[in-house]
Amino acid sequence: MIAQVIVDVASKQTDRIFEYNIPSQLDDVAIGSRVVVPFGRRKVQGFVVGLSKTTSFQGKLKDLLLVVDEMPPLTPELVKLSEKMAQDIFSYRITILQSMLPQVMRANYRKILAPIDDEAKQMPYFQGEPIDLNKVTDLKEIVFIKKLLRQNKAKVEYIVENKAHKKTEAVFYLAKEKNEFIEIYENLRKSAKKQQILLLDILNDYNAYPKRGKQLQEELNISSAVLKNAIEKGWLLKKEIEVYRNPLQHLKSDFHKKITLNHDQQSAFDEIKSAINQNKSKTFLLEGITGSGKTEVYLHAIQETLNSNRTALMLVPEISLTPQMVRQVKERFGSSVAVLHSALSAGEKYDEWRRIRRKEAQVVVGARSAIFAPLDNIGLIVIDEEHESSYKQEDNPRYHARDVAILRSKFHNCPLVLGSATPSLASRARAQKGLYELLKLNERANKKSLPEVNLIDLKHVEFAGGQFDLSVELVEAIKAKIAKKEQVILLLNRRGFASFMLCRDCGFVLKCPNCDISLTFHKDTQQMQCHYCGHTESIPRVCPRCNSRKIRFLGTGTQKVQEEITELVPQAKILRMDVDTTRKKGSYKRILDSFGRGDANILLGTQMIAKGLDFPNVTLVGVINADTSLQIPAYNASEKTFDLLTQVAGRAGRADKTGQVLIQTYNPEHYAIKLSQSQDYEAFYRHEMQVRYQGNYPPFFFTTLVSIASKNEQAAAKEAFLIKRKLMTKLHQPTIILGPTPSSITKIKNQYYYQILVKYKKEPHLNQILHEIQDDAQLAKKRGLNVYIDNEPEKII
DNA sequence: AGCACGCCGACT
DNA sequence: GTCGGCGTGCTC
Repeated sequence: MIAQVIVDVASKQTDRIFEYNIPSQLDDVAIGSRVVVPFGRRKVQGFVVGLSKTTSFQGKLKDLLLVVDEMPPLTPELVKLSEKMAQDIFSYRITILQSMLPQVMRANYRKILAPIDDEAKQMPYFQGEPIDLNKVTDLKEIVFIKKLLRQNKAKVEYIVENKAHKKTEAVFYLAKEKNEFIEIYENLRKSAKKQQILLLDILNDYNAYPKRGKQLQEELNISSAVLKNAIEKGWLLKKEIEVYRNPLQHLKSDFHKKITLNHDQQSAFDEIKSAINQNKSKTFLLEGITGSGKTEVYLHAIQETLNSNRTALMLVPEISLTPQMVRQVKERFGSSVAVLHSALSAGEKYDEWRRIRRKEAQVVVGARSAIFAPLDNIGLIVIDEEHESSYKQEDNPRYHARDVAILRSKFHNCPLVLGSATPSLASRARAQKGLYELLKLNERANKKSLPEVNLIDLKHVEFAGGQFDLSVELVEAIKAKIAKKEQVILLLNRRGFASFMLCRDCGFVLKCPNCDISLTFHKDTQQMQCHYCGHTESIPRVCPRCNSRKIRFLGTGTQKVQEEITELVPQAKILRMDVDTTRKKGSYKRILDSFGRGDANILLGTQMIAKGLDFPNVTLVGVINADTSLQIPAYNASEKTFDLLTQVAGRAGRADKTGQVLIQTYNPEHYAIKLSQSQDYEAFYRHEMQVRYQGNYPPFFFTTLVSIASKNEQAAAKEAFLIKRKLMTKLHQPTIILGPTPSSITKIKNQYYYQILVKYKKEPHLNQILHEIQDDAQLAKKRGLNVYIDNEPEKII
């Protein structure tokens, strides 16, 4: 038999099948197996993607060297999925395959120098660790090694190392009968206290053995030496058994805690249920305001799936994958749940993954990459907060979990449920066209009433303190809540990283005349520039609308606001949460726990505080600056602003008290802000669709972004124009090609970026042209040029 | 991607 | 003559 292998060499020329002979002793090779193969002079890891009896290869096939795992890590479905994905995202097949598996399954390659004959083995040079040839830098040593190689005293060996280590634990078995132990115990020296303790445990708890070494040491308070001694005396036998590093396995399931669904939830669930039971590949869009109980619908649907003996996959944004959220699912489904997220160590991830692969887990909850969970027989896929941009991977392979979910749902003939309070325009539009089935939850499942949202117009307001960040109204509200011992969440919207020009008198924001997108301030060139079409103009000295001189370039930090509040409300205890304070592992949880305990009155943070947190004592949510995310130079700025404000507003209030939300803005009349006040998603959707239609933006157009990066700005620009020319000659109306324009962050890691955005409705040849551009890029790479192609980008820098 | 082969200029 | 620079081409 012949194995078709994708080798672990990510390059254009090796992005195809290489065939290998399967030697008779490796009869367990299957599609999806991870193997080690000879490749040229080297050995590399690879994945078997097909088996055949014949080959069209002219030369002599080499043999597979090794099958790495006892069970193929990839299912045939995932192998097939990788092939489909490779067709429409611009990544190598091997890169896609690798990203389907836990990090630890990536191979480590080493090149070592090994002695050949006995004489060489005796040389002092070869005593100790083998010499890693990639680490030899000393010139004299290189000369010496070359001499050894020439004299045939040593050879270069290529080693493929497997990083994945299974954790084992010592378990102790009893090696003698009970009456023998009684005898031993009676004849024991009086001074051997610790041995007495051990023997007593053996006699009293005889049937509980074998016991784990760790458990014995802890419970009996004995050292490992005592156990070692017991083995030497022939009392115990030690065995290493494989264990999972599973931090939450002890949580018990509680099936009785069933919650009854309200009318809306029930009818949504009924629709999903019938699709589950009819094995229908169908996508639902579950649209429900905060507190409408989407999670409960998911959990019911998962239960239904398990009842019909199928498995379920649920994706949640990384940021909402909190311990509370995980507990909620674990309590419901117990040990059949596996969790995959970034807070786990590499080893823990590997263990959870293996539990899934071995069918020990039937429910998988995880962030983006969990979409590749090796589940068999999937009966339901759920994507919660489907509008979240984090479902799109920002580097290779640039896949969108939603697209992968659709492919998997088709393969398994199972429903896909996309849930959100504020669906992405693309998904909502598809539901409108009938491609997805729209399910709405209008009632609030918890008795919380909708919070009262008020806008504070910063153009006509008195500021507290010397800065222009906090209005008197907001500060007074904060003081009132603190006096009542209630808590406050303050959101600092920092999405708008690049600064834009704003008039403090009339709220005017300088925009591009062609694109209806705000211009970005470039300090280096002292110009205002549009990141879509490349339009530039000089920095205005007075406001173009009202001639005021009060022009500001926006950008406020959490630290600055914290200082201000401390000054204005000295009695406030503030917890700050942003990238700076959450960099360390576990600090995110620590801050939230602390706030939950009531250690502080105010939680001040960036977007990360807007998601799914539920603190019953929070009765005021303040948004310090609603505008910054509105003005970022992206076509979906309004959508992101509306999402953020709607989400954060949902954090306020509790069952017995109406929450209060105060949004500070310079643009109270802007529809994204005005409509977030009434939390009216549908109205926002209708308005935004018109804006997108007029601007030729998604979902009316598809988009693809081509980025060109180089250390040499001229070279990047030149290549970008060449690529644009190529696109222009082959694409036709109504396709729009924008750019090339330099990116807003002109230099990233010493590379200059230029971007071309292709907007199209139907371009059957585009995929092929882009693949050609990608092939050409292989050559350009030698000149220090990097070309990246991103289908449906979420972020345009 | 790596690694070898091959062809050219600069040296013990 | 040989060493090492990098351009070219191949890996089942």
